Amino acid sequence: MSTINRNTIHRIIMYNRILKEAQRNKIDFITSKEISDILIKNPAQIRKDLSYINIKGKPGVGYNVISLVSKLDSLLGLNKMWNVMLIGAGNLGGALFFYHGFKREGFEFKAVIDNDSGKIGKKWNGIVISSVKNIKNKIRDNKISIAIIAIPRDAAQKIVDKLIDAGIREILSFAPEPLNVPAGVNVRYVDLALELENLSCHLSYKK
Amino acid sequence: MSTINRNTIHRIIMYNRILKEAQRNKIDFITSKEISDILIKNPAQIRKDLSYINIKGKPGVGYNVISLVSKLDSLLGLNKMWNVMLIGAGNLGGALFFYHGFKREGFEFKAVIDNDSGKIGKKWNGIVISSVKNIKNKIRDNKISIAIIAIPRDAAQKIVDKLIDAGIREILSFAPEPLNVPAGVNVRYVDLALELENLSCHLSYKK
DNA sequence: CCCTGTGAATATTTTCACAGCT
DNA sequence: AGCTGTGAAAATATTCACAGGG
Repeated sequence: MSTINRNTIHRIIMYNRILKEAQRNKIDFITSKEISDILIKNPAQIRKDLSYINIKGKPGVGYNVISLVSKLDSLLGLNKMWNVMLIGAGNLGGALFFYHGFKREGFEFKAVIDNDSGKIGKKWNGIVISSVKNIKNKIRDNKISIAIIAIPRDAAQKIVDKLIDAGIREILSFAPEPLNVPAGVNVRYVDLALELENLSCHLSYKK
Repeated sequence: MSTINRNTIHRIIMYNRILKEAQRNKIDFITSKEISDILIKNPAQIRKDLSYINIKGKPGVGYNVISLVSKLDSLLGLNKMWNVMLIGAGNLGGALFFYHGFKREGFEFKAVIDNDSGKIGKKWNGIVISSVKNIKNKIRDNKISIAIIAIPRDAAQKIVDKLIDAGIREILSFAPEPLNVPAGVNVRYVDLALELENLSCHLSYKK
């Protein structure tokens, strides 16, 4: 077992999905080759990734699907529910809030924050949209461990400071600016403009 | 000038944003060190990235901001408008459609497709939501070059086949399954569940 | 003197290839 | 025979370090 690779978690999430599909199809064992064929990867990579996290297969047979799913679920934290706070009840926030996929994976919105007085007090699926000044209470009362920032620009950093002060350590941000956070706080970014710019870059190349 | 790096485009998009900020602040020249301080990167990386695309700075001074922005805009295809088709007029599709940031960067929605008869015929900002069977015509008539797939699961691959048949080569997909596309077609994925799973993985680790 | 441009060195990630278990 | 587990090799990516230009 050597050191864990920066991209390994990303791939393990993909393996986990493939394995759940296999489980639905009542497949007992799966080989690294079968996984790699789906992902168009090198099978040695899959074996190495799994060895990083101390998972053993059966030589000549492959990996036991049920056991592997359960180990990966536990590694990825998918065997419990996580309470999520949404910051920003705009179009994007609404799309995230009402997207059904999250709850199935173990992520449940328990609080919604917005600074628009026209929205504060309204309810989404029974959850009252609250003002920014309630962040700390809401996080405590709802045992929030993940915050999603879906505010377009400007105020992101100020909100993040409040979140961190209230004990949040995991943030998913849709704001394009890099956020300043202390060590131990994990931020992931979804940058929609960046994705489109990647595409237009390709288009420009060709001309 | 050596070969271009897989991550270079991603970084160049970030440089471009920093440079535009500098331009707004009327800064004439910027050094690799100044850029790297903002991104917390190695300055040699910035110089190397820029050299990959044949950009020259002035020794002792840095890079001319205006000239650099213009070169990067042109490389990234941000100096023209691109017509975009949205597939899926649900919550997420709506959030993307009504997000103002895209048009500013040169991406304009010109067609919206959905298969829900309750939505077909309705207008969003003057654009009529059309049935899937109009995809090919809409792409031709509106000179669409980028498609955004915002349908939750299932039908993504079928739609992609139609898009490719109609000449689309650049796709941004919010559907979590890997899409099967021929060489020359560029697909980027935004996988929201994957981002959350990354966060919950961190949370699990610690326990 | 300060910063660029870039070969060379280092670090990281992926792939190969094969011994060993079932 | 077939597939795992893993050192070793190869490929990629990043950083160093310094010659040379303004």
